[in-house]
Amino acid sequence: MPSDRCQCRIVHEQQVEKARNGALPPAEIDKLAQFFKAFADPTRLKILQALNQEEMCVCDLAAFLGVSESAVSHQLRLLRQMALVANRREGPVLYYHLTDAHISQLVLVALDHIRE
Amino acid sequence: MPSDRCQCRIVHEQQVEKARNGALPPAEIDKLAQFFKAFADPTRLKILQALNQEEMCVCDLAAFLGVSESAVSHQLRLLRQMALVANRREGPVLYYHLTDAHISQLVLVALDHIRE
DNA sequence: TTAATATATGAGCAGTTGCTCAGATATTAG
DNA sequence: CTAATATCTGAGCAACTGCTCATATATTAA
Repeated sequence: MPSDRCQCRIVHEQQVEKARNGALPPAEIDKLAQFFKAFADPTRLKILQALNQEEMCVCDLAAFLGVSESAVSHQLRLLRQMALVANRREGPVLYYHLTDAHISQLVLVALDHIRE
Repeated sequence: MPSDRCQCRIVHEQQVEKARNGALPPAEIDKLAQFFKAFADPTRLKILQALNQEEMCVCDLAAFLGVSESAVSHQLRLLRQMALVANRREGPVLYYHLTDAHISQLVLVALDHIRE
């Protein structure tokens, strides 16, 4: 047990207690962090923002982003596993689209923030 | 130049063009990704959520989170550099608080999402 | 001043991430 | 069937991240 966690250094027990009571369950915290991670990379963010306008295939996204199709495909797999995007097959082409309106909402709130 | 970016594979030029027109400036994309990164780690997320309820000192946060004060201090430095938190000194104790209402708003939207 | 408390900071390290490259799979055309 | 197109996938690697540990700084009390 680390010495810097001994009880004598808990200065405000009431505040710690209040934080504990208001805390989200660990499982939800982890899900939230995972969710935010999807938006925490420029490439994924551009993908999500592009798909927010209209569906696109891997090829289009690669051209738009200026990265390899393999890189796009890897990121799309992540986003698929998080159920943030889904695809629709038309012959050999897979068209990707967003699955949830919260996605654009989240970007809008964040934009409000960074624009002050 | 990678072979998988040759022009012949841009299937839908109109869609790529539309994505380009609707795209956010690169600087804004990077800022957004950086902003979301703050929320993309369970420890930081717990800190932000705790501070959303009331101000707390490093010591309290360490006790609440069950991690070392050093770890908390490092994360608080990041959040300070991003201007998401600020502190108020009272003697030797630094009380940290959130600087922006967008923070709790963002968490609420994300919660809506993960709870379906 | 010295000692104690509260926090900050730099170095270092294990784990994670985002890419590239090579190859696999899926669909369609011939 | 084979060839071509579109996408997926695993391995591997450099860069980044979040922690620990030791040490430094800041404030207060004696």
